[in-house]
Amino acid sequence: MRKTVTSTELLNSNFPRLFPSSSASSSFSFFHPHHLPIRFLPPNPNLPSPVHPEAQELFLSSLKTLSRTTITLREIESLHCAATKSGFAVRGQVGIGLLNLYAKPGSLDVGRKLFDEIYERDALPWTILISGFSRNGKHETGIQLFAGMIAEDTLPNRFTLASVLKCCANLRDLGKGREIHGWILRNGISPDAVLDNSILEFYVKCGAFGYAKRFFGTLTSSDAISWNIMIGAYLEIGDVDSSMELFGNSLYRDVSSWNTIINGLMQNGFDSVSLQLLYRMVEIGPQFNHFTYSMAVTLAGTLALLALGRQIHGRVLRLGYEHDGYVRNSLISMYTKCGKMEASSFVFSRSLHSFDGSVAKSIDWSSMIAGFVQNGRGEEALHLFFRMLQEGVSVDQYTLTSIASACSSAGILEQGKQVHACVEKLGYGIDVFLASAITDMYAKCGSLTDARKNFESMDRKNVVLWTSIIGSYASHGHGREAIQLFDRMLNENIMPNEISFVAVLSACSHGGLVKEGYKYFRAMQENHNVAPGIEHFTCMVDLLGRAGLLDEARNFIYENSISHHTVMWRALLSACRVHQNVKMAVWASEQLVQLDPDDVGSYVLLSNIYASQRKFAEASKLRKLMQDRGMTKEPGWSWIQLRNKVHAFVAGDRSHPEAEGIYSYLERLFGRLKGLGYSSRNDLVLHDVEEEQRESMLSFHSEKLAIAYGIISTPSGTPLRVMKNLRVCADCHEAIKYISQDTSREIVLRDAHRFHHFKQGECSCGDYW
DNA sequence: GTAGGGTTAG
Repeated sequence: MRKTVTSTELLNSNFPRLFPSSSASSSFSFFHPHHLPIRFLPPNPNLPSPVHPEAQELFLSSLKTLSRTTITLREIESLHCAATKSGFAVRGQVGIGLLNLYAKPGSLDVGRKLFDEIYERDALPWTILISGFSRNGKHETGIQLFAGMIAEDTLPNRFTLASVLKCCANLRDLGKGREIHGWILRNGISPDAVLDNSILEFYVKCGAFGYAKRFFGTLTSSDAISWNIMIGAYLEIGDVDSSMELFGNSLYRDVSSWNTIINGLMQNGFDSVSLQLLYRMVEIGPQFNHFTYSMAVTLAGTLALLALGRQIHGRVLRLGYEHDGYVRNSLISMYTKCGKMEASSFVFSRSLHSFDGSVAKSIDWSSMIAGFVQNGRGEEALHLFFRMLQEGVSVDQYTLTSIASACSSAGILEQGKQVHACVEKLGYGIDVFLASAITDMYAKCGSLTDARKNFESMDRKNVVLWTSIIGSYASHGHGREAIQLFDRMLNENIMPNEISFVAVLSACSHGGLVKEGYKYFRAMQENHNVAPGIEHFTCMVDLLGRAGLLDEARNFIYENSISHHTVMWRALLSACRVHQNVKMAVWASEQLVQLDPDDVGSYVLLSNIYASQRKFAEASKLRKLMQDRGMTKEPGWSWIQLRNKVHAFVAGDRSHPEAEGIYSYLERLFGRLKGLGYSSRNDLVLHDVEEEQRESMLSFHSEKLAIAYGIISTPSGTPLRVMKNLRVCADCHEAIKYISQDTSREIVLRDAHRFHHFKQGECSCGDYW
């Protein structure tokens, strides 16, 4: 199916109007010298003649050799210095040799100064500089330089054209690129694979797909790269079928072709097809190279195929590919995605102590840190981050995003603020990922106002950022505001995803907004094509139950055939506690124990319920059963951050250095609270609370200890922020209301479910949580 | 020309 379009047809079709001329400058309408944004020094003919011609030749050839090695800026500068001292023509060939060295990351600006001095300015020095800037992502500068070159009437060569087309491609500047293509055709630059491919890529990147296809058809010198560009182009627009067809018909099916199609399939979410193709490659395809290995490892990670990942790792080690930065980093991520943090640490630490030059880069640190965060090991993430800072590894947005998320879950506002400050100090602004993480951090650390401020400061908001702020308002119990934000998001044509609906539904449930909840639950399916998942059903059960519609909630569970999910019964049980419906509570917790006989929580709940009904025999039977089976429950603990230090407590904890003071303060405090009308609420234990629920320890629950410590360690009137890993128990909730009244303190408590703002004897949750 | 790290709920 070869296309029959000729290059002349292509040229005449609808290129911009050009000025036919032999002179380079006048044929580019957009590169007019008057519009030049930068000035170039005129060539300088006053060059000193070389002192030792042979020495200069020798120096030149060593520069060429050095250009193939890695060389630091300081080394280049000392060479430069030596050349000047020896009287070599740094404005001529030697200058070009040095320029070639300077055209590396970080030294381009120095290179450009040198360039201004060079008097023999044919296409070569221009090309070195243009391709240098384009390689380093400074595409605008590349184009400006090209304009300067044309203005000086220097004729570009194929390399120059390929480089500047790359700049146009990356800037998606269709106009300029087509003008250059036109010039190439008109000036009869003979076809060459490198140039042709850069033209092809330019059209693909600019989205001019029709052009790309037609141009591909005209190619006489196409190679594997041309085919790959086209295959990649189809994959880019999601046309998997065409890309597969092209791959099947490809004349050149080398490693890179396989890599292109396999990677493209992965990018389009066709992970299993991609894996099949990888197996096919093993059978009939060429040998894997480092690209293939890196992708294979990544694929094993996304599919969480640990066994496969390990197998590939073994092969990687045998073949020595673990020194490749990409392969190593893919390995780190693969293991973190499979939850094998020890294995990732192993790969990571080997690169830390490596002697072969493949040292861990900041991307490896980032992957490790992200892995810890994603596996719920925030503390280790923070430790690694501090070590990263100590060792002077550069920190970027990726790292900070993970760290912000670690601060969120740890609820450590001080460090979170430092991350925010760090972002501002680094000066590269906040992208939408980081903004979402920071918004969430402020909200989860108790500061909704800062979360909102950060949210509003972003010009471009995506679903995730919106969902973060909606979820923040929901968890702080501001249902109405959350709904308003959700509607504002819809007005701004942002498509909500399944998580956005979890956020808005939970907002409805925390705010008791039944009608609205139903509205969004329906809209989700009817208008937004989001099928309800377990989380959405849970929110609905929660919403109905909390509003006191217990029967409706139970019916909802059966109508939607979700009665086999323990979370539903847990939600219903929580509602039973709020509305003190013991009968349904017993029934619901029996369902729970039946569904999951190994779940400790269900036993604790049921035994608590029996106890509350004074059925102590049943209660203790259950407790004994738990003991016999060796079932233990996650201990409840609370923490408070004061002066940059986190103080953590478990129930009855006496390990804190100031335990003495804390306990004697609590004794006195409870004396006063009773005077205000507080009495222990042992009747309200129908909740999924932890071991510390035991009556004798009620007054020394972890949250009470943390709050007491907060009170005695801060000046009166200071608001307190306390975090807890489980849900707050009914007695503590009641007690903290009185504490806020007695001490005139604002107390913000984050539990496993939501925020409670206690103020003057009231809680923002209105006792529904 | 083809490869690696980040955010929201539960």
